[in-house]
Amino acid sequence: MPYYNQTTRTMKTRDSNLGYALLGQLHQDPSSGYDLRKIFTATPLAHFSDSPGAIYPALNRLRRRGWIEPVPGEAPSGRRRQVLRPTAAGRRAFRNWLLGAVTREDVVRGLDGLVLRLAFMSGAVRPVEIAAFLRSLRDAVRAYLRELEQFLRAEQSRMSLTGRLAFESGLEGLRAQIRWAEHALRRLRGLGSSKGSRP
Amino acid sequence: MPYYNQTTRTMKTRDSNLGYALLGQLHQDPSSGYDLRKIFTATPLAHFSDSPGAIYPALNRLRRRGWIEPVPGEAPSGRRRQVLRPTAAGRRAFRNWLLGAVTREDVVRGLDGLVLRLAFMSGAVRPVEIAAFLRSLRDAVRAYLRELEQFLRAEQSRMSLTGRLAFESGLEGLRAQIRWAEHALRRLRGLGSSKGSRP
DNA sequence: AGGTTCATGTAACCCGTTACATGATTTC
DNA sequence: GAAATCATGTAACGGGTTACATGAACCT
Repeated sequence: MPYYNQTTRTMKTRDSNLGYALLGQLHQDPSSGYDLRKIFTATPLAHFSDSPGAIYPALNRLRRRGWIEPVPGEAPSGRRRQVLRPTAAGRRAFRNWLLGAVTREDVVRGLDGLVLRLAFMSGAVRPVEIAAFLRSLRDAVRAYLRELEQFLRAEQSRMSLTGRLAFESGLEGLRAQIRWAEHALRRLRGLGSSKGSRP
Repeated sequence: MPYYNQTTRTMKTRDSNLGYALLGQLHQDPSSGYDLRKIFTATPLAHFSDSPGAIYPALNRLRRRGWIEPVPGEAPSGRRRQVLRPTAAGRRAFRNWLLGAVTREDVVRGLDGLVLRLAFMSGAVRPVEIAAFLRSLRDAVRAYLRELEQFLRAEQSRMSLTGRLAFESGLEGLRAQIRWAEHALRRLRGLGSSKGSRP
């Protein structure tokens, strides 16, 4: 029975958004776990959890992967705090995460991960790449939206009133994201580029 | 050392949306795990996972809690499939979930759970309760939106361009949900109620 | 000296993911 | 009677939650 329809696939175990959020934050400003926690509780990054039981383990995972390291120098003096910063490998991994293709799955499971990526792009990737990302984000959302609209047309009659309302909530959310992406692209274009096409 | 600071508390471990999605679906139409899986893959319910590794364990948890049971009668005949349906306790638990208060946390962590609740309300709770739910959903979103706008005003200058853009994506999403909730309320009002106030 | 805040963790639990297993029943 | 499909599961893993634990530094 040597027939393998069973895909031999590589346990692709999607890393968590929290991990990348931490890594990105350290990118912008090396700090201790405690500092990060404060930042996460005080900002909308709280969306990705702010409990020590999530943050410290996540930091240790990043360290075990060699993506972050304690900055030496200020080792065991004064308080016990450990300032962390990304390693070269960490910076590479982060960049790869930022530049990865936008998949349908990313959209179906919620745009949070994608928006998080965008948030950290300034300074880490070139404006051209940011624009490309926004365009493919917009296109992926559009494609999914069209899928859903088609589904709605087909099933509408079998759906309850609140079922339809809930569905429309999703549609409106996606439409808002498309408009936002267009707007963001205009803002990007209005910048830096000396290629302005105004007469 | 007989001191129990160890809070004897009820591990409030928020039940998963997937569980309630399954329970709600069984509410509308008793079916087997296999059927549910097909439904979940074929509809936007896929948002809450459609893998057998999630669905079957979730169903077993529901059964262990006594919230669902196999419908007798069609026991071990033909295929091995087991049709499941909610028990009385399951119906009670489901109603409680539908009618629970809308918290800030529900909004911060994403509106999915709330929208899922709405989707299952038709037929299970009275229109008045649906309207009340929509109003408190809208109000909770408004409150959180105001928080975020305030945060933006305070921090804007310290944020990067893409940071700001990402932030605005969130704001626009929330604004869209508020508009949608208003629209949904109007739709509800335009219905059934003999109390129509048209002259 | 005693309480507060700093700072980092851990244990138990629940839940989803990927990948694979296993039989039974149609269908050709 | 072989292949596809039906139908239900399991094992290993990653990772988040709640609730505590612990010790050191600082303040008064």
